[in-house]
Amino acid sequence: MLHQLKKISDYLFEIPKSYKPGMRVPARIYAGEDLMDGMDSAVFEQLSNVAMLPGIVKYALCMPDGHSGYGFPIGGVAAIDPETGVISPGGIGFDINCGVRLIATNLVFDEIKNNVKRLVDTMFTRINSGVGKGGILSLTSPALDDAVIGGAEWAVEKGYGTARDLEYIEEKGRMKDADPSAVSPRAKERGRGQAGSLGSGNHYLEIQVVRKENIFDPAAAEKFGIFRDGQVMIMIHTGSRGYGHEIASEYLRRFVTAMQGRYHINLPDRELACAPFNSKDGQDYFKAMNCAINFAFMNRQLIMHAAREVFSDILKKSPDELGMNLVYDVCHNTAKIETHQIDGKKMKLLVHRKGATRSFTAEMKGVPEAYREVGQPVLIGGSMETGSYLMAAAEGSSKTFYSTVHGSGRVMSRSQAKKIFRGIELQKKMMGKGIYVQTSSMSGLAEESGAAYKNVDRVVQCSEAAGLSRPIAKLIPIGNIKG
DNA sequence: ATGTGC
Repeated sequence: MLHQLKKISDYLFEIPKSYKPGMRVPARIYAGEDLMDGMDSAVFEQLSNVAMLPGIVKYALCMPDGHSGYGFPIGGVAAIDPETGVISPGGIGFDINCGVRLIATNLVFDEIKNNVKRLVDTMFTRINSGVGKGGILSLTSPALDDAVIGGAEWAVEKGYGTARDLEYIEEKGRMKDADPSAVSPRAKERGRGQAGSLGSGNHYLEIQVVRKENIFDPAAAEKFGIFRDGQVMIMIHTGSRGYGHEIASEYLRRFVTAMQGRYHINLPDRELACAPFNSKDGQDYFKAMNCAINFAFMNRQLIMHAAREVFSDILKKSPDELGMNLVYDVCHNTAKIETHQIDGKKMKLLVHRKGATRSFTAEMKGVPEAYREVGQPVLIGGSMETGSYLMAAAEGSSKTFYSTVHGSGRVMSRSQAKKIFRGIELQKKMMGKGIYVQTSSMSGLAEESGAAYKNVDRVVQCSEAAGLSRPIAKLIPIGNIKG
């Protein structure tokens, strides 16, 4: 561990401003000592560089699942004054609005145990996965523009889902500042065939089971729609596909030159490329990024609809019998304008969350009415071997601009994991554990081995101990379509 | 994460 690190409490460490010249604020990492020890030293270097961004307020933050990423750590949170500060694509990530949605069925494990293979195989044929694969819809470029203006709302208007769904999506599935005039023809060309597709890497669609012993707060779980032992859940983890990736790549290139040439911003890492939020560059990226956020909301909505159809076809049950209500849909990679209390004063901030989940507490605007007593659901995608968590926001997140963890966090690079593990063997091993996996890429499967990730239970414990979010239920996989 | 490279 970095020797300049100051231990503030058992679950909070600080890199002082004096660590490097140019830091405007200290950097803070929320984690237990064991997770701190396991963190790549690049996390501390990256986070102290983030602390140099113009306009950054209070602290550059890292969540307990942090690991090094492009410019910013994954698990990084940076709140920036939009009047004086910048927007940085590296603080959002290449997969803009990579996120997770969770669906609660009325079914229990025993009712589907003989059909898991059929359900997975049928969803695997209906929902494309893999690099460069097309989606459920193929849109014309103008139709794509409509889709990214409307987000999940557009999908529901087209018949993919219900008005109820929208109430249970962060921002109701639609960012208002999306403007496709800031999106290049190339990004549109890449995106228009990918509406309703999983993608690759750690993206997946998973069938999960909640066991009674894994429900940690039964009253809160019931509010979220989990009320019986063995209840079957569906989790969807995907983002904005080639559309968001193209937007991120293009603006990163544009910002690298604009940052030095036009804005004279000097930072030690070009991966922190940024532009003033109040500039044409900054505003163009913000408009395009919001289009990508909406693309991902729309994408997850289409995939959920397909999953509902497959369950209905295979199990011969009506939507009412199936339930399949949306618990919630969260973003893991965004920058959003939010109002926060800073030293007793209300302040509008551009909150960058990269591999971090919004964690709005019970009383805050934006939490669905039905969850008013519990707070915002926080969805933690674990590895496909070890399971995932449904959490709820906790009061301590007022210290992190209302942010918390998003997943396990890798401990092993993809290339390293591919060397050590074999996809076909992993598939067999998982079958032995009662998890049926379909994949379009065996080498991709190997990269997602549970051993390549941090212990999700420990990540959840640390975020609870740090007061950021608290566990409601653990979700155990029984079937998985890995992108 | 990604039509898996500048």
